[in-house]
Amino acid sequence: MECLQSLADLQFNETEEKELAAYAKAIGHPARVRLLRILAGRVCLGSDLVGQLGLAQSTVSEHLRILREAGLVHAEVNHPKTCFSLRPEAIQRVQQLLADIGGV
Amino acid sequence: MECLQSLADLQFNETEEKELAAYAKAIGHPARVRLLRILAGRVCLGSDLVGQLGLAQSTVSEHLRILREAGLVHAEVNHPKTCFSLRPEAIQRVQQLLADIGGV
DNA sequence: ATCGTTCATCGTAATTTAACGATTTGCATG
DNA sequence: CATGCAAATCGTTAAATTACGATGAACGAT
Repeated sequence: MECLQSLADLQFNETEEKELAAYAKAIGHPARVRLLRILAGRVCLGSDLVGQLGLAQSTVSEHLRILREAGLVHAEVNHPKTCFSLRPEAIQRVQQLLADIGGV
Repeated sequence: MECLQSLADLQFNETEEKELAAYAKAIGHPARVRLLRILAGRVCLGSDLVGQLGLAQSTVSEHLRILREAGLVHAEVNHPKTCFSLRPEAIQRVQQLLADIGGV
């Protein structure tokens, strides 16, 4: 039974591979998915987010940091509050990278 | 400055949150993204995949296990070889879950 | 100048992940 | 029945992740 096609034409885009992996890694935790979903509807929440997650403030802050560093979320400081918002372009970029694999 | 919208109407779908998180976690490693991209074009490779990744056979096997358990990849055993293939439905499912957040 | 609020950071412990070499499994064939 | 091959599993180590409480920093208001 023949399984293999030629691998000769294979070429990698390591940058994009890392890009998608980094996005996916950031999304890959239920608490962070919930944060993204909350921020999907309403722009700019303070840390009422803490209340919504049932996790310690420091833990939520850490999750938000990860999302921010991945570029999925934007933070705008208005002391002493900070408004977080989704960056839909980032989500769309992930979708595009997925489309290159096998999506629609 | 007003930042907060009402959180009253917020309701979570924990199942979907975990589902997306699990998919994303599986995708969230450069080696696994590369595996998915290889399998995107050509169906059913043995572990020539090992050669393409520059990682030990056991390591690649582990990455493939993670992708399989996440439902992103299908494995068909033909002793002593195993043919791996992408499950595009899974990728599309991820895209759909992302669309619910902020994608297109 | 102090206080209070909000968020970030630190220090730490427990768990998980990643990677490897070595070993095992399962079948097909000599 | 013994060999061989591809893939999975095992055992281990190092590193990263998650979570928490405690502490720190920044600024507005009292």
